[in-house]
Amino acid sequence: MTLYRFVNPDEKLEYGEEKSKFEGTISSSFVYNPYMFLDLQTQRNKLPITKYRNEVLYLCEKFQTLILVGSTGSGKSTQVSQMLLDCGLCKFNKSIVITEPRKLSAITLATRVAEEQNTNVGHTVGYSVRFDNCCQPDTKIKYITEGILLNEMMYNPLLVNYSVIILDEIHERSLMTDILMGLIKKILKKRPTLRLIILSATMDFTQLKSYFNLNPGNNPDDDTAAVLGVEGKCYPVSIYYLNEPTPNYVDESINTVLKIHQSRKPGDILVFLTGKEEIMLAVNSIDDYNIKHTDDKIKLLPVPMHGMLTNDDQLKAFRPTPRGYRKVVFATNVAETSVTISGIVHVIDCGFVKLKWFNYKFGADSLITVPISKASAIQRAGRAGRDQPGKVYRLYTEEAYNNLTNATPPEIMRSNLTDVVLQLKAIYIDNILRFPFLSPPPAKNLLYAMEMVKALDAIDKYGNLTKDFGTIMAELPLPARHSRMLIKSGEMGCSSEIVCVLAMLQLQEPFIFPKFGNTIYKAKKMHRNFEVSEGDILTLLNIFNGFQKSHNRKQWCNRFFLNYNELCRAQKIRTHLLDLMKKTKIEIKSCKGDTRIVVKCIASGLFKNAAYLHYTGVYRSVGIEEDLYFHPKSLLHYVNQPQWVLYDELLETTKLYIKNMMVVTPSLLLEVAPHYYSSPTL
DNA sequence: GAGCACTGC
Repeated sequence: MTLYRFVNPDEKLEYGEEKSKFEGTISSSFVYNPYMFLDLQTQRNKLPITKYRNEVLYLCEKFQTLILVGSTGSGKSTQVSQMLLDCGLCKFNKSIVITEPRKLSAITLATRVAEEQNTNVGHTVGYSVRFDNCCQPDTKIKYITEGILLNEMMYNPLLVNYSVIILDEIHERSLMTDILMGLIKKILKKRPTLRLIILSATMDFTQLKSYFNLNPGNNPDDDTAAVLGVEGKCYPVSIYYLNEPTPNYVDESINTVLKIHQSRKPGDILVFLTGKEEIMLAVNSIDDYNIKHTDDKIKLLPVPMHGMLTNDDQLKAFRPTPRGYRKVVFATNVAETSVTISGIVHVIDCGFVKLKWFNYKFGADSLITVPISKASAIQRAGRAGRDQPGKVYRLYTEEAYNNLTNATPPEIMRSNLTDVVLQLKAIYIDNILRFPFLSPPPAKNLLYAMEMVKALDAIDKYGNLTKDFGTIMAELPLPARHSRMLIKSGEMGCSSEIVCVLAMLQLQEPFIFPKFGNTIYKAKKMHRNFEVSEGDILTLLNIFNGFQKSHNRKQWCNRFFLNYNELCRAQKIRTHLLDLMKKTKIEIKSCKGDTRIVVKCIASGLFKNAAYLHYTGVYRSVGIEEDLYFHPKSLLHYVNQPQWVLYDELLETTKLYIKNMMVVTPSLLLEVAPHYYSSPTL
């Protein structure tokens, strides 16, 4: 927040450099702060939460769990921890921990709170996220990501070093939050002195209260949970609906942008669409409009905003709108939770969102476009009222709004739970079907996960974590099939290679695919330099090795149309994994170019994901009566189709797509997974 | 022929 306070407007800013330390994740340190120019104490006094100091402290004293409901801008994430610290709740060498769903929130909040406490971050106030631990043994307030707390529980199941746990952004209902809530509920029963504070924007708090209320009887005096509402800082937002439903929300959103523009109402516009494709379409339409309307006094400045943009491109949406322009940001759901763009007066909401939904039948994630929930619609509308009264144009009818569900189903209900089961087992949760989930996931998803964990040898036939093997699998920050691969690679003597493969498989998109002109073909040609007959996964290894050997890595990436930021991330992940391998005693050894060993090792992790070429010309998975296709981004798309492949992932969009595959033979499958395959099935 | 958003000592 403080980064750009004293920058001269004429200075050319190197946005890209400044952000690179946050490793390419989407990031906004531009959280809106209307009191930026006042001194810190005055700023703090103006926050709505400050008025509730006595209530917060009283309720914390009296109740074990406090649910604090308040919309954005109330100051709860920064102030509550400090109130508790100031009144001495950190006695006996215990500290306060606050979990955040995103790394950047943890870092910026800790930096801010340290500033308010008049210290540097890393002393009294610190943060801890993957790759970046900025805490000391005497740190009293720790802002950490949710995964870190879960990890701490594996070594310290009762979290005895904390006197207060604060869970932030509970309304987002991330997979991790839901697991943490279940685990902390168990801890609360065993540690009556522990305090839990739940911070949430709009959400059904009666459900939360009864979930955390450990009162065994009916007497309200014995309640252990309380709710406190705090108002936020938000300007009124007028809502407009369509009279008739629209057949095409992308076109409708562009029409609405132009209507706002032609009516000459001032203010920037934020448009919510569902994906990259739609966003590019919309940006192009506005560009076309600009070409035809060069005489407009104020010009439209279309800006895309989605997760696949490079750092520099992401930051364009945050730059102040130049004089003579009206900024129109076309965004996915990133703009609903992860980033805040100031200066937005008009919000256009298409009413849909793309969600990942786990399908236990195929063991695949499906990406589906569904209507948003009322909570999302309200959240999106709120983006218009951050610094002045705003307007939201909903591209659906009022009746359609009334028919929306109250909230999006929490992530835990629609996720592959394999890793969750593994982690819960590692925290000594024996009966996972009886775990106190706030929203219990479908039983079939849980059974799928348990079957998977069993097939990977992480649990024995009694459902206990296998000694060493399963325990190490749970400790590694990788999907279970990848953890298995890494452990096996130690035994097979190819871990130096596998650790690179795994680092690459964690990336979202190592390739750059240009959209226009002859660069499309040039990129394809350059990518084919890395192609090998064994398939995508070894191609990734080739790329990683090339990247490491290259002298000027950035230049090298540009030449081969590869994503520099992503490859740097792969390198960080590799270093991190090598560290963990030393700790967990996985031998680090190279097979010195013997591809057969690498292939065999990969197969020992992915054996469950086998597909064969059906006589119809498409692929069929063993056990799934469904056509599978190579993902269009697969480099082996145009060469001869192999008879048998293993794949890392299955993704359902318009079809069931195989992502990252490797050519295998049935005999190899029998060799690496005799417990899973028998010759007749192959 | 095409992928929402995050995260892991």
